Formats: sequence, C-alpha cells, structure tokens
Amino acid sequence: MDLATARSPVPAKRPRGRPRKTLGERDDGNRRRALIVGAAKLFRRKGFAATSTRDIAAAAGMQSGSPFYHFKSKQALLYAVMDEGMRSAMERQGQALQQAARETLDAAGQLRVLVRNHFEVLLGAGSDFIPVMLYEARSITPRQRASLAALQSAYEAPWEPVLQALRTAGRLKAEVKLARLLIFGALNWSAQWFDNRKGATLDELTEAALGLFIGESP
Amino acid sequence: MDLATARSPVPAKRPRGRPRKTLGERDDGNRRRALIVGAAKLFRRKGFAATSTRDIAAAAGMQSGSPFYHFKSKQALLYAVMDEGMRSAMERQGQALQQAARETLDAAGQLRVLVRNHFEVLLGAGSDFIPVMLYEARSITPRQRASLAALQSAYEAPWEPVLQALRTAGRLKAEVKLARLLIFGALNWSAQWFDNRKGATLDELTEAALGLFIGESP
DNA sequence: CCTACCGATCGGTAGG
DNA sequence: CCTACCGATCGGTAGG
Repeated sequence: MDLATARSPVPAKRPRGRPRKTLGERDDGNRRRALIVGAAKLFRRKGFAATSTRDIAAAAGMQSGSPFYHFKSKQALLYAVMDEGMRSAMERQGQALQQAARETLDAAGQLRVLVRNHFEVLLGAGSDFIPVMLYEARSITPRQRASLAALQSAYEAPWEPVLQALRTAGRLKAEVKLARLLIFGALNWSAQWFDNRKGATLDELTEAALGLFIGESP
Repeated sequence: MDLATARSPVPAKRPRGRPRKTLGERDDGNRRRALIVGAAKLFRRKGFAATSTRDIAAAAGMQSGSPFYHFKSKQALLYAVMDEGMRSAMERQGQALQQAARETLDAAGQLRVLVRNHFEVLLGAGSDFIPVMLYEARSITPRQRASLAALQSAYEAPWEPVLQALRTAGRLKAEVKLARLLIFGALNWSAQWFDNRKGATLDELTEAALGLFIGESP
C-alpha cells in the first residue's frame, strides 16, 4: 500500500498530471496546437533536421520530453504540420471557388482567383505550413508522402478544367500538364523570395503572374 | 630523440602520411574533388543537416575524420559545393550565349537559349550542385550567402536585357522584375519534380516554358 | 590522410 | 505534462 492510497479515502480514478479546466475549453487541444504552430515556424526557418524537439518544446513553453506526450515522434509532428497545412489550404480554396461561382467568372477570372488564393496560402500572415510541406517532403515516410500527394491532387484538381479552357481558347500556349507544373513552380518559389515588408503586394504579384501566364492585364 | 630520428640518417623533410605520386597528377585535388561531388549528391538527396560528415567521408572512400583535412568544417564543404556549382553554371551560360551571338538570334531565341541552358544546369547529368545551392541557402553564413548572391546576380544579368526587349515588343505581359522572379521560380522548381527517366525531355520542357511565358511555339 | 578520441547534442522513454 | 535519464550520433581535433 503506497502513500497516495493510504491518504486518500476516494477509490481511485483521480486523473494524473495537471488538472483539466473543468468547463469545456480543452487545454489539451491548445497545447497540441501550440506545438504544431511552433514546429511549423521553426521547421520553416531552420528546416526539419536542424530543428530539435527541445526547440519546439521551448516554443510551446514545455519541457524537453513533453512533445512526445502529444506526438509519438518528431516525424509525426512534421506530418501533422503538413496535413493541417494542406487541409487548411483546401478549405480556403473551396471557399474562394464558391465565391467565384456566384460571380460567374470566365476562365481567366477563375485562374486569377486560384492564383490569388494560392499566394495567400503561401505568403499570407502566419502561413508557415504550406512552405514546410513544400520544402520538407523528403523528411517524411513514403506512406505519409503518398497521403499528402492525394491531398495535393485534390487541391490541384480544380485548376485542371480552368487551364484546359484557357488552352482551348488559345490563351494558354503550352501543354496543360507541363504548364501546370511550371505555373505551380513560379508560385511556390515565391516563398523563397517574397518579403511581406517590402516589394510587391499579393495583388500585384497576382497580376504579374496572370500577365506572364496568359497575357491577362488587369 | 625518438625512434624515427634514431633510425633515419636522412635529415628530415620527409612528407607525412601517404606518399604522393611523384609525377604531377596531384592526388590531392582528386580527393578534394571526390568529397565535393559526394557531398553534393548527399546534400541534394538528404539535405545538409541530415547528412553526416561520416556519410560524405564514406562516399569518398575515406575515414570519418579525413574530410577535415580538406575542409575546415562541414559548412565550408557546403559552400564549396555551391560556389563550384555557380561558377560552372556561369561558365556554361557564357558559352551558350557566345554560340547564340554567332547566330544573331532575336530576343525570343535568346530567351530559349537561356532557358534551355538553365534546365541543363539544373537537371542535366550529374548536376546536384545548383539544386543544393538553391535549396540549402539557409545553412550557410550571411557572409557566404552574400558572396553567392553576387554570383547569382552575375548569372541573371544577361537575362535582363532579353526580358526587357520582349517586354518592349509586347511579347512579355508582366513587369520585368516580377516576371524574372516568377520565371526563375517556374524553372527552379522543376528540380523538385523532373524525372530524367520518364516524362518530358529538356527540349519539350523548354518549349513549354517559352510558350507559357511569351506565347512562343516552336 | 588514418587512429583514437572528446564534448555536445539529440530523439526518445520510464515513471510519476 | 515534468523529471531524470539513456544510448546513439555528430562535428571536430590531436598526433602521427
């Protein structure tokens, strides 16, 4: 019989660790979320391999072993960042497309919406998730990579008919498949050089891209 | 007086370590070069932080401490890879431009030469150097980064008048500065998805890019 | 260039 | 979630 049992007449079932806030507001989710957000920022700035789990713990105000209470490995944390990033990007894109549908835009207008939203996802405030997903893909397992590839396909799916329509209309002067790869390259690379504090705005960037790809001027 | 001195009547001056090949052919340069080539391959596949100096030593057939005979640090080795990559790319580009000058191409033809050469540098056989330079920039010091930025500026310089001419001629429908950034993005990103063993050839890629950027068909 | 080694750091775990 | 810890690995060095 140990001390705890001896002192307490209450049967058992007392939760371990720090007590939970009794009224909803699950602190649990907040802590897990803090790890994901902190990890995303660090992974983006220093890269996955150069970021220690101790760095991540500190960013979330935890001790060095604590991230492993929420994630079974450093890699699982990376995957969580990427997965959340992709789901959030798809959510945003879905809403942008719904808005566009109400305005019955032509193909060029639809491409503008897609490009603008992609820049937002990539370069907007607090968006480290997608850059991490784009630049740290080699650090996850093939299985994880396959899962994310499925999400990416779903994300890119709405672009296909738009590019196809522009190609048919003679506005896009390159094979659709290669054009899509080159276009995403042009957009994704902006995460390397874009600086929020100086230079062009996202609107200007969008217009430059539309001009470059399909000769569309605002 | 130690054993070596006691045994040898020869004054001193005997070189340490493995004897050099007496007739030119400095083995030295070969070993150093083997380290650079092996490091480039590993840095590209696994990333700088995830590559150990032991991996690199093994790739060059050396023991774990030996890379530090040739380079003072792992970071110095990374910088050597990047620096050599940039110089080689500039050399290639210079020759491509000389060839183009003999043919008196128009601006579109000059852009084709530049794009084609860039794909070659990026995706051609044994070209790990430039991808490493593009994707591992955060792992070098600010001073090293500044040196490489100067080389990059020199590399990009010949593109400027070509793009400017196309802009003036109404072939390029985006501001030159942003267009350049977007174009390099489209090209550079190909290092992420291009597969030599399947899909398009570098020629097809070049034509797709020319079509996309300035509506030029072969 | 090899041998032998060092101090530091890292991902992860047991137990509470 | 913290405390205390472990085994492995890593960049780098002294001396030859």
